[in-house]
Amino acid sequence: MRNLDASESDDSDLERLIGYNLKRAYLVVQSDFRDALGEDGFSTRVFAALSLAVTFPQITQTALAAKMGIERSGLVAIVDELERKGLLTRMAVPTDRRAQALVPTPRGREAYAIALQKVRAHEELLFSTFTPDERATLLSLLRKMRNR
Amino acid sequence: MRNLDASESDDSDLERLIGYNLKRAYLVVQSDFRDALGEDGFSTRVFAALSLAVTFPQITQTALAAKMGIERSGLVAIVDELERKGLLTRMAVPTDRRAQALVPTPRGREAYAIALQKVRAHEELLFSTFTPDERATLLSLLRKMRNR
DNA sequence: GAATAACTGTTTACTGACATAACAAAACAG
DNA sequence: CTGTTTTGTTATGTCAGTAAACAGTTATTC
Repeated sequence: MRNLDASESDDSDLERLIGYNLKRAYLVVQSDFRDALGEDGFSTRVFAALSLAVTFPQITQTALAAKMGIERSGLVAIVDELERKGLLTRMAVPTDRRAQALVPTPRGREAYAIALQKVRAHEELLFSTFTPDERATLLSLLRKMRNR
Repeated sequence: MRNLDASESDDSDLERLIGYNLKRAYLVVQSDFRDALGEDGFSTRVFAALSLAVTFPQITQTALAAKMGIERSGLVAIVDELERKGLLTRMAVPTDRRAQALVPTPRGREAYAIALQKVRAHEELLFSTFTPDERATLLSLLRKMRNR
């Protein structure tokens, strides 16, 4: 999807809504993200899960789901995929036999480092026309939105 | 989904990526949008289609799909829904018998006006902690993202 | 200490929002 | 007229997510 249009920048009701522009902008990055990570790359959600598992090793699945803002049930397939690829392991937690601690494997950490580099390069390209100030502003405004 | 968390505002790799924050922010508005429009309200895409049909009456389906950035095939169900609800009609185009001109009905215009008010109120609430300047900045940065 | 409640990870079934491919009818190009 | 392109449409598939139910485990309450 080439996401042309918008060059017209029509002044319709729709184009004046932040929500609509947010959605369109999101679709742009989503699609670019896939291209950036290549054929066998991670989807955004799998990348996010791996990122958090690396940052918070031994995080529990429930905690990870909460951090990602998704349901526990939805996380299962994501962790399955990462485990199948040998990037993550589900480890028993001694103090609570219900829980699974997620521990990235060395290969997982490595794959994450590479993917992170690609993602950063992708953002660098995507925001090449943005000044550092604009990027920081955008980031902080988006963060502000997330806090309700 | 209560979208809590983020209060922690962890300084992980992920939280520093614009793309990730964009996604999370988008999910917030999407979910709020649904709440704002109520049980039998429009989905975002149906609202967008109706909005553009009202703004550009007699627009063709192909043109509308292009404006929305989706495939023609995907638009069919959206127009079906609007037509079924009596808010829009597919009218024959004299000069091209393949094309369908989309024309909002009076009820469609009315329903749109009401929905637009709700959507604006929803955004007003969602951005109540934002200054007018911040809103304008966010809007223009998002627009800038969409142009490439 | 037994009963009850709550929590963890999981499966299954469902939804919404798209894309792709193929198609008939119509329009257009040479 | 013949071949190509375009329009709307159907059928099919994918991807990201929710909701409900469940077994096993832990916490709470009486």
